[in-house]
Parts: sequence; structure tokens; C-alpha cells
Amino acid sequence: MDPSSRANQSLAPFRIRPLFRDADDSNAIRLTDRQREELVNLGTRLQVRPRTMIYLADAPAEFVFVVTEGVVKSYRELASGKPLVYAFLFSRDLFGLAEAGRYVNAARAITDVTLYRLPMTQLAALLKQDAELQYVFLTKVTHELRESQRRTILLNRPDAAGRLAMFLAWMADRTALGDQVVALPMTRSDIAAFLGLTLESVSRAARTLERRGLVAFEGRHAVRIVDEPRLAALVAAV
Amino acid sequence: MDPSSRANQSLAPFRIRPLFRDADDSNAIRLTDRQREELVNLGTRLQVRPRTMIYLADAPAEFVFVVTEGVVKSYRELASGKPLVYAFLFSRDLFGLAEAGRYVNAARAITDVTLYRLPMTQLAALLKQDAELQYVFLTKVTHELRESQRRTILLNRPDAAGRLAMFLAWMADRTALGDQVVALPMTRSDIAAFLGLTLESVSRAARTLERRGLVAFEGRHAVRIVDEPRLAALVAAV
DNA sequence: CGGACTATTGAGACTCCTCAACTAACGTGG
DNA sequence: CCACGTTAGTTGAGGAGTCTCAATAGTCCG
Repeated sequence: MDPSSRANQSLAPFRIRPLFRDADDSNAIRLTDRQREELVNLGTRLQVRPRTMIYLADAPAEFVFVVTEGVVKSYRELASGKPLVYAFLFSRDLFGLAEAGRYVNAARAITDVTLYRLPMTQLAALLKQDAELQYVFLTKVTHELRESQRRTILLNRPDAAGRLAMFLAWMADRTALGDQVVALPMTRSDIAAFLGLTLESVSRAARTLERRGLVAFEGRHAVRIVDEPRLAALVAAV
Repeated sequence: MDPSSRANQSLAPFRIRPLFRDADDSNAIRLTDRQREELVNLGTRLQVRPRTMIYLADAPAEFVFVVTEGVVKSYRELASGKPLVYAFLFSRDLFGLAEAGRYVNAARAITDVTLYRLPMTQLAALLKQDAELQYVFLTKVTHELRESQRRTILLNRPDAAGRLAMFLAWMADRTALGDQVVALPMTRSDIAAFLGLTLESVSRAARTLERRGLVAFEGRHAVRIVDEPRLAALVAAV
């Protein structure tokens, strides 16, 4: 695990985070000092408390955001009233997807969050002048697209336990507390809304993984990976 | 329906296609003549037959492709052997997503397809020089990301009939044969692999939609929208 | 025209969802 | 610091829907 990923840097370099534990970090993309300065000049640093709404769905999209520290969820309420979590966003993640000038989903802080807020029109102007900087953004968005495909694989699994296992393996790469303990800052409901399951199914799937001896939940917001090889096997058994 | 979307133009302008019937086309993005020329000079035009493999998953990713005419599927075989279709690609769609120099999925022609093949390294070099052109690509990839979120909504529906209805509404925007008849060039298996269902469930869902009087299948590769308001209502009832 | 592939239809098993009751944790205020 | 109320999570029973397995029908292509 990359220890620097938990450091609090001002506008930390946009780096392509490895998706799985064994992925290497060689194609990490970093900004030059000048580019970082350009962005810092453009943006505003914000600090928000847990549960703070960062923006609402369908609101005019004036800003793009970058997470510096903490966890954000991007979600939307469906017509049926059920919430759907599109993504959990961590350090260096970019968010604020818009369509026709409006946000397509809502964003809310899960933990204490530090983030940078970049005015969209000014950012667009800057990107059109600085092709190298824009290429970093293009790479970042392309990366999001790959992540989204992995999400598709997850949603195609019919078994709740397998989905949860994939989620835990995925979380293990971003919030390791050290020595195989993974932090789960979000609620079970958020996990359910991300996995396309009900709260009850997530709860039962968690018990199932425990009973099989793959993991051990330590309170509601942490899991210990007990048998990583077998967990990895379950994750791979799509 | 935009009639020009079915015209066979050489490297047709990358245009953001409206996702749903009532979406307006005002934010369409077009290339300047010079930009189009740059890309045409870089690329090679290819013509392939149905079922032609365009590239394999994990193969070295040397090219990016743009569909000019026809339908392509982007898919991957899961470990279980079940195929998963990530996307159906139509005129003006960009594909060839790579990670660490290799394609993350396979691409195969469904119909007769005309496409442009752009060498990735040369394209990257061009984009780093021409920020305006790159911005078109950035917009395009961002658009793909939004589509992918809509796909997530689809996969969260528990009911097979609702999923199929969403798929049909989605297809109606890209391959209208005129007068409420929608072409379905892909097989039922492809549709199943896209919707995260089995072939049998798709078949039954199709019968269900017919029985309710929403659509009428005309052979295997066309559907007539019989009751559009009620179909739209079903699509919206997520 | 024949063969292989694609699609439809049926019966039964399995799993998740719904509804409901109960338990645990959090945080707010006294 | 503790008590209490609210929110979050667990567990159970029953029902709905898809998946699996299997047999049949239809299509496309050589």
C-alpha cells in the first residue's frame, strides 16, 4: 500500500491509483509544479464536515471538485425513492460530472473532507490553453471509465456475498488501516446502494463471509481480511 | 430522430448524440475542417464484415477506433465463461479503451462496419499539440462516463421486463428504421450479456412486453413501438 | 437441402427482496 | 458524564423473480 496516499497534500498530484493490490504504480501521472500552481490559483480549498451536501443533482454545474482528504459519495435518488450510489471518491479523485450545464448526480461528504473547488468555465479555458494539463484530465476521465467497467462486472454477479467480497477487495486498495484491516467509512445502506442490494442482503452477506472465515468485521466501520487468498479467489470467481 | 445520424460520412463529426428521444442536440460538438483533416491523415479507413474481431482483450493496444457506419460490440468473457457486453457502439462512437498498454476488452463487428483506425501514440502526440481537438475527445470520454452511469441505473433494476424496456428505448435513439420501428442488429444473447440477464430471461421479458401491448417484435431483429407513452412510463419507473 | 446455431417455452430450485420485529450504536442535551 | 431518543443494523419468515436444466421450434448459411 502506498503510504503517501493518506498524506494530506495541497492539491495532491492527480495520480492514477492502482485498482488492485498487485497493480503497479509505474504509470502514475503527476503534475508539474507549474501546472499545480495554475490549478491552485484557479481553485478554492474547502473543508467540510461529514454529511455536508457538496452539490445537488440537477443544480447548475459551476464547479469541478478534487478530493484532497476524506471520502465523498456521488449518488442519486431514483424515481422509486431508492438511492443509488454511483461512486465513493477518495484522495485525488475528480468529481462533478455534468450534462447540459447541470450536475447529473448529488455529492455528499461521508467523513471530514478537504477538497479543491475549480470553476468549470475557467478550468475549461485553462485546459484549452494547456494541452499537457488537459491530457492529465483526459487520462483521469479515461481511468474513471475503466473503473466503471469494473463496476459493471460487479453488478453482473448474482450472488450478494461475491459482490460484497469484490467491494471489500476494492476498498482494501484505498483505505488500508495497516495489517489487513480495511476501513469502511460509509454506512451499510451506502454499501447496499452501491452494490445494488438491499441493506438486509448486505448484512447477511457480511455474516456469510464471516462464517466462511474470509473476513472478520471489527465494529461497523472496519473489516479484517482473515484469509486473503480465499477472499481473492471468491473475488475472481465471477 | 436526426436523419444525418445515419448518413455515411468519412470520419463523421464526433457529435454528442442525444441519449433520449427528447434530449436536444444544441450542445453538439463538431470538428473544424482542419481538425478532421488532421485525424483523417493520421488514420486508416477499414471496412469489416459481421463477426470480424477488431481486437482481443489483453492484446497490445496500438489503435483507437471510431465507428463510421455499422454496429460494434465491446465485450469480455468472464472467468466463468459467461460473456459480458460492455457497450454497443454506433456511428461516431469512439472505442479502444486500454490500460497499461493493453485493451481491457474485446471488440467485434455485429453488422458490416466501416471504421477509422487511429494509431494511439500518434494520436496522443497530436492531442498534446492541439488542445481544442483534445477537448473534443475529453468531452467525448466524459459523455461515455455519463452513459455508463445510465447503464448502472439499468443494472440496478430487478425486473427483466424493465431492463429490456430501457434497452429498447435506448436503442430507439440510435437505430430507428422510421415510424416507431427499431432495429436490433445484435442477437438475444448479446442483449442478455448487456443487460446482465440470461438468454431465457430476455426471451420471456420480450414476450411480457408484447403481452402488455407495449411493443411488437417483427422477426428477431426489429421491434415496433406500439404504445410509446406506456413504454416510456415503464422505462421511467426505476 | 441439411446442419449448426439461435431462440422459445416449460418445470423446479435457489436467492434475493419485502415486511416485520428486535438490537445496537450514536449523539444530543440535561 | 449519563440518559434518552433517534438512527443504523441484525435477524427471521414468506413471497416474487430470475437462473438452471431440458426439450422443442425456428433461422441462417453453406
